[in-house]
Amino acid sequence: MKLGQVTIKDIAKALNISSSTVSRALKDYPGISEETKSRVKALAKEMNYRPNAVALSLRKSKSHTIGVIIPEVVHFFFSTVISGIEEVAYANGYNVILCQTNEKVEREISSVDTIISNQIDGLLVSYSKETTDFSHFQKLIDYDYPVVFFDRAPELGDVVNVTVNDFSGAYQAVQHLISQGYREILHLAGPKNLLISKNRKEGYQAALKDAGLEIREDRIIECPLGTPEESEEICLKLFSDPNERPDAVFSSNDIAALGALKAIKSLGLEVPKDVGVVGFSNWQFASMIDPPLSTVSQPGFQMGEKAAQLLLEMIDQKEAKPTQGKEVVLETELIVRGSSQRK
Amino acid sequence: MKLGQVTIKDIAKALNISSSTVSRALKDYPGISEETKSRVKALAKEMNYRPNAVALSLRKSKSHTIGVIIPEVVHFFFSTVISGIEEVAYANGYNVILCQTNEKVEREISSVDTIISNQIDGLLVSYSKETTDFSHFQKLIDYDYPVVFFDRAPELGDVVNVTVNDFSGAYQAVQHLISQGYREILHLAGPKNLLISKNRKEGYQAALKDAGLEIREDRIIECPLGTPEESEEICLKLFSDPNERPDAVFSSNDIAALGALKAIKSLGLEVPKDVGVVGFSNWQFASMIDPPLSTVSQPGFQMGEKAAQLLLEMIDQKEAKPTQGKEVVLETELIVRGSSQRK
DNA sequence: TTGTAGGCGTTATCAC
DNA sequence: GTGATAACGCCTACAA
Repeated sequence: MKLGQVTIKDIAKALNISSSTVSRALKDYPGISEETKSRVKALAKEMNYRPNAVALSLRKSKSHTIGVIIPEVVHFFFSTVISGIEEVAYANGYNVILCQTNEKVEREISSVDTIISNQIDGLLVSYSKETTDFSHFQKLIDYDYPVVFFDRAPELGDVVNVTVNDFSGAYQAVQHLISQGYREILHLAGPKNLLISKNRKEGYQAALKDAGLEIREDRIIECPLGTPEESEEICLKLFSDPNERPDAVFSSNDIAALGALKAIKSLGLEVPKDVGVVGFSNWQFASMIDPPLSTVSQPGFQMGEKAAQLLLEMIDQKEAKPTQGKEVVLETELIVRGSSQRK
Repeated sequence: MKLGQVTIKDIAKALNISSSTVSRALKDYPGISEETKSRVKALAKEMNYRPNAVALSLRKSKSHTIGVIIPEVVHFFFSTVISGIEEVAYANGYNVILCQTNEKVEREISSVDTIISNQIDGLLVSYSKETTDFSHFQKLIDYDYPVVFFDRAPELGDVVNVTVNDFSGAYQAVQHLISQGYREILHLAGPKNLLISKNRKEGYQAALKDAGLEIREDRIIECPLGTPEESEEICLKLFSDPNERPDAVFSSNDIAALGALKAIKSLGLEVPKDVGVVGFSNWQFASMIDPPLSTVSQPGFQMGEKAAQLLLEMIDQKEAKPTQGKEVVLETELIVRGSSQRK
């Protein structure tokens, strides 16, 4: 005997009734005598009956499964998002099928094929860095197939997406530094070609401007690599001249902030007394280093939850009125820790 | 018109032939004229035909999908494993369905149900901390359903599993501490019901024994939670008495090691001068804290790959001779950093 | 070389 | 109240 092989037919045969009666009894359909109902249910339980989800999918063209296309699982932020997706899916009786693209368009395209073939009910996407042509997604959207983009949102019309407010996250971080009395704030910026870098830089500039502080171009340094070594080197130079020294660092990511912290400490400066530091992303290590790093937390879990919720809504409403062109922007949270708390 | 709705029937109708002919033509079955074959293929391409994987699953009772049951996605090690699994699955045309248990048995059990209902071809499992009763897995194994355990392997007979050599990893770590001159080595152990905890503890004990050092039961403290706070508190107590103080810590995981580090530093002791610390897992933060944490690195990606390969083999051989009782043990790598390098 | 007729497990529709 | 039948999309004996 094999696993999960008990079917409605088996129950029907054993009870000498038709399979339709069994089906109805199990589903509490009206018009079935209480007696039959309870006999069927009892036997089903005894035989350890499990409905065959595949047959159901075929019958109803609905698989109760959602797909997730993601660049890399091994990425703290993304795995947090997956976790949020998983929670919502589980709570609603949906399964999650995972497709990792490793930042390759080619795999993205083949994943979309898989999604279609398997009658997956909807799709959550964070597209790859390589992706510039979105036709494989556009095709889905054109057919009103439920798709929600998260984190990386394409510039397509009528697309549902969930992103983070990088501008305001940066703004708050810098505002906080100013409130702590820091005035000469250095910005370690991310790669120029990423939209998030641009938004964070603009948030930084806006906060300075609104506080009536000068915006100096030589206080914005790009860190293309984002390694601690890179920013450590940069900061060693910048902080060694006592006259022209910044008194704070706002970094576009925690890793670069870490390098800055090292450099500052090695120059004999105290954090947060002499120099304040704030990072971005709230990596796990942020709370663990000395001093604990203040940072802007991106709500990855929440992003996953929200994206999944939206998707499930779209799936439910599919026939009715498709949710379209909806953009959800999640707010970041400034987490103040020892590296910037002066008072 | 809806998505992926083109079926074999549609093609058959358009070409005025029977659907079985279409089916055979698409699969290059013998006994189909070249002409029909090419006409069918051309139209299939033009109509963007995609075989319905659900119908195939039902027909063949094979879904080309494997399930992964994992405690937490947001865990550097586990996400690395998933990544390895994904790679192998993708390379072999399999999909991956993900079930996160959040360390709850209850969710584990319901995940197994999902797996069965959905005709998933095989299962990769790392069970939850709560799991002490394995009957939900045993049931599967009894029916020759392909299951491979990874990282956390149950003590059941005839089970296929892929683990890390926790014993030797721990042994090497402690041996290293001893070689650095540490003598009074504290062990922060993991949850008792996990085999990995047991093996690491035994590795610790063996290393002490082989070096002719005393094994003291009061130098082995269980940290069931594994949070930094928990181990910090424990270490604050243990290291405050100068006479009875350990001079090193071997922790069953990096997080607990971190708490130990905090406690030690806050007591004014220097690492690695006064106290040496070695963790386990090589979390990302390990290299970033001060001092950088020595640790035992686990080959997560490789573990995922190996586990997936074994599972696919079992699926293929299912009818023939089931792979059974196979144990693959991967070696760890000791990474020596500042927290234990005294010389 | 092609068509016909089941059947995978389930449920909706009709009939009795 | 219950049963027979068809259908979801595909494959595969068996017929022709």
